[in-house]
Amino acid sequence: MASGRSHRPATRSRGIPEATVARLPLYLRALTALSERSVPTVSSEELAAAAGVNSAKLRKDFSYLGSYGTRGVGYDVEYLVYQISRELGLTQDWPVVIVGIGNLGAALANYGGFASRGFRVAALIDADHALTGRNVAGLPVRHTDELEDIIRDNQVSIGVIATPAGAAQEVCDRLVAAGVTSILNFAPTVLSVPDGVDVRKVDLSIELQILAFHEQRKAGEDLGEAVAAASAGEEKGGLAPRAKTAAAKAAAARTAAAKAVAAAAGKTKRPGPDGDVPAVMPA
Amino acid sequence: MASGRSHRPATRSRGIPEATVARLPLYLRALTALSERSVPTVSSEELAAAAGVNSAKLRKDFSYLGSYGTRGVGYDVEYLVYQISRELGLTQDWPVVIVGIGNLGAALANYGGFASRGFRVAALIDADHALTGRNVAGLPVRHTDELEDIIRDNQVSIGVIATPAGAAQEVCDRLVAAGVTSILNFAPTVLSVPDGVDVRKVDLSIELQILAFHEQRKAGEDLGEAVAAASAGEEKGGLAPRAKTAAAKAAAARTAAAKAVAAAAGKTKRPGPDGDVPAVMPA
DNA sequence: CCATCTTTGTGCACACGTTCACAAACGCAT
DNA sequence: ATGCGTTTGTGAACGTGTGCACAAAGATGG
Repeated sequence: MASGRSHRPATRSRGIPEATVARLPLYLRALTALSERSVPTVSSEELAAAAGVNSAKLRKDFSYLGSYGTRGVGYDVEYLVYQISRELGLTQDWPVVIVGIGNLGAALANYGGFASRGFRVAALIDADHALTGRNVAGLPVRHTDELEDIIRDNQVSIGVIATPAGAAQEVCDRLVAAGVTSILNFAPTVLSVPDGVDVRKVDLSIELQILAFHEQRKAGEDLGEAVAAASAGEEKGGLAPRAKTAAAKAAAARTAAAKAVAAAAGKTKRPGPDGDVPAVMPA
Repeated sequence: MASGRSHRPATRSRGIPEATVARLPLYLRALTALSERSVPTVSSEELAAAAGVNSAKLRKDFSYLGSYGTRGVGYDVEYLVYQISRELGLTQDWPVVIVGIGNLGAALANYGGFASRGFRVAALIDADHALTGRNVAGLPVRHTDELEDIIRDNQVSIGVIATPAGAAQEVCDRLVAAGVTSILNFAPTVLSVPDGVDVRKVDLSIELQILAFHEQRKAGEDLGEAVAAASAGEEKGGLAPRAKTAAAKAAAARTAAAKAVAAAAGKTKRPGPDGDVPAVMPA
């Protein structure tokens, strides 16, 4: 999940809940599809089904925008498309820059969904001189040296970071210094930004790990609680033997256990005895 | 943001809160970095800073896993890495398939973060015969016809969908039918799946739209509330004139207004006098 | 104009998530 | 041993999000 850091602690006066904002694009997509089929009106039930949410939730969401429905009939599709677009700020053009034109950056540049809703790729930027000038998705890749000029000339306020993790913070700092106030970060790093700058993160690895967690849980259920019970001894091992004796020993034991486990599981690649590296990271 | 649909309404008995699960990968990454620098222990304050979260939140998160810290000292890095890895199910290998080897699919296949933590790309699948057999990221692309066989032979339980929106649901159905129970969906569609199957969605367009919302809000604040007030007349226009008269007229008027605006704004470049669009951003 | 049917908008209760604040637990020095 | 400084683990208060259930508002037909 990409977690947005809301730059303002409390919700604003006429503020729309963050959860609602996150769903508006979903509604908008469903409504656009209806609009293309020339469907004039839609009920909350139908639209909710199309967007994959609860109908009550949808109605409450819309109630934050105003009373845009007609009881007994539903919502006017065209009007709602306009209202949501306006609320999301999509009635204007947002120039964005993509920094880091590797595999992912190129994919993003080619992604049609970008251009489709008020977002215009103003420039592609990369630090590799070998890439400079090459065409990607119809745009020439420009060098990082030009970053500040590009931001200012195009009045870019949204930046997409698709660089390796190591370069992300520096790129971020430069973007912010040049005037960017919203960042979509694909690099697996926590970016630190000044107040007033929004960062949203998209992390493929994290999404997979969350899926793995649920997957494991499902597998555990299928096998019954036996598995969990079997590993419980080791699992909570540090807990039971701690009664009055030195907890330091327990802690030491835990560390030793971890080392042992790591070493045992560490043979994915690793030839040497580097038991310190957790077994989960082969590369 | 990728929103996970929890396949179970209530949290399980010893269930770990979903919000906590979503943060565990974050902690794990920070801990791994510390581990590589051979840092033996870390305090909740330090680790929280590295992960970009509140220290109290971090401690509460860890408390769901058990009492793994030592008061007055902090957490043993190695042990914590192991515990979180185990909790997330990363101590085992998860074979995944990527379906749809376009720009994005290829980027995902090449993405190092995939392979790095217990996830192994078992196969790349695409419906285009022209791609079949070609090497991407060291793996041969295989045809969709083989999908079911691949899933069964490799015991794949996690699938990544990077196809165009139109093909996503069909691919999803086939994956699920073949035994996949967790899906990471990059296609801009709402997937419907049977109970017991987890879907997480990553939608670049939605992330941008959320950023645009906040960006617009920031711009509006800078210009003062004058802009909001100016457009308020039209904004809530359907509300004020409605007193006792037919609301149908108001609805009709709204529709007409929307149509007019849509028509005026329909040309994406909009040279004319578009006074309807809130002027919160000087483009 | 009235009755009936449909659908919105929302008050309310509950679940979930976050943050504060502090006692208990630990290492360490004396 | 004892006391002191540090850090965890968690109870409790608070804020946010969700879903039910229903009254109000409109459409429709007679």
